[in-house]
Amino acid sequence: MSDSFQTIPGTFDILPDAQSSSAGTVAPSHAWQHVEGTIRRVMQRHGVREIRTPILEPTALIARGIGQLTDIVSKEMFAFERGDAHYVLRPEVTAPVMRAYLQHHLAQLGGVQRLFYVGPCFRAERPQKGRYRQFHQFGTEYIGADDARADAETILLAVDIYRELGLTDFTVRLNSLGTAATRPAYKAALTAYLRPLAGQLSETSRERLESNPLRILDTKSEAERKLLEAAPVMLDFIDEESRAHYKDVKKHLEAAGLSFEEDPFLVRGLDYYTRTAFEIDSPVLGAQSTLAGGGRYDLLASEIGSKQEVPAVGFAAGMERLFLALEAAGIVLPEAAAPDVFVVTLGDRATDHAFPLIRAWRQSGLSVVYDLKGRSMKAQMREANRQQARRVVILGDAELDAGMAQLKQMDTGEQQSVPLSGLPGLLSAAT
RNA sequence: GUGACCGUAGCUCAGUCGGUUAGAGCGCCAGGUUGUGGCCCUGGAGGUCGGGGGUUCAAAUCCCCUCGGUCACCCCA
Repeated sequence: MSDSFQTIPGTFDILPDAQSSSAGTVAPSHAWQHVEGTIRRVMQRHGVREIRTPILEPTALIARGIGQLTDIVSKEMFAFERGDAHYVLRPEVTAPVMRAYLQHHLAQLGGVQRLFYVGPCFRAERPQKGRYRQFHQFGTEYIGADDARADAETILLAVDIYRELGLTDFTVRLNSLGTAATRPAYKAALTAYLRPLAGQLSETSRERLESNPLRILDTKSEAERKLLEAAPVMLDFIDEESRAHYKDVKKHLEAAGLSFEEDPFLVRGLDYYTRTAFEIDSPVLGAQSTLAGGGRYDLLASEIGSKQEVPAVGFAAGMERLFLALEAAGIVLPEAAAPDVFVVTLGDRATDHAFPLIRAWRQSGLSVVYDLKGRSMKAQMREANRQQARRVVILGDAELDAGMAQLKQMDTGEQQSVPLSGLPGLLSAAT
């Protein structure tokens, strides 16, 4: 073990078969395919189209996009340089998607761009349950929309994906952060309220009192939460338009029959959010309880160089956390598809003869497998059983001479002798 | 970055008052059926007991270091 290579801490392999090893694989590859398939299907129904952006982005895009002072940028990025160029492995994909929107002048296409993505992101944090250094996010970005329906649809889209997967045990929390113009007043009020209480705050919260007081709002400390109970509330400070927007978002969510909680202390870790902010939490995830988070980010485009303001709203969700939640909920994902046919051969002539036949059957759309180790018939049958092949074709030299083959139905054990020429028809017929 | 706990076969885990060739179940391979799976029986392969150093006549077991894992803080998907 000492000389061999392993995955880098906080990363993992996704294997075809479930493995409950310590350096866990989270879920087997077919489970990933199933979940991703569900995501794509629900996205498709909403008219949301896929965008794929590079893993590698310019460091400045991320730094300016999500805020120089955020922890992600200040200490959690995998960044490096070559020559004069500075690169990062993307820690999230909202800024890259907005970059693509601006770079390709997607606004010129008219209307709202409804985009989604699924793919890996990277953060140099210490791994723990539900948190990895290479992790996978899916999410949407509705770019060019300031309508409150876009905010509501974004939230409902995430909810629909979870429900379609069978997940029901989660809560949606909602807040409005107002605009860049109204935030300073709230910040000042919050700071004024907390300053006299500084003695009772944790060290990090005391530091934030000066740097980023809003982040104190989502402290985990019981004591601090108590102090915050009487704190001024953001909603009282936001402008009329934001208030109306927030009201509309709630109206649409209610019309859709979604139950949600208003959480006046919900803030998000990235700087670009305005107005709507939301989180979807699962009670089963332990310390990393956030399944998905998102909101409106009308400032981002300008932040990364757009001359025009571009209203936008979206969410990002963690794949790994989704798998944890599914498992905790006892939701069993479909098994990987079993092969239609397993071909057992006996003797060199039959083995050689089968090779092109197998290829032809595969070309006709069947899933066909066979043993590549030249093993005994018994071993080949065992393998067929292990792979849960529905049918087995047995071809030996004796059959070959007679132009026949044995066709065995594995679930019933029924076996019949059939002419080789008739096999393609029999195999492609339904069980 | 900080802290706690953990590290014995592919997997799940026994095995510590230090004492001969390190075990089980499952999985894998083979045989029992000279050409037939799932059940059963028999046998087998697979481990430098994470790695290094130390104490000792003797270390999986005690000590130190190191690497890795897990969880939590921080932060966040």
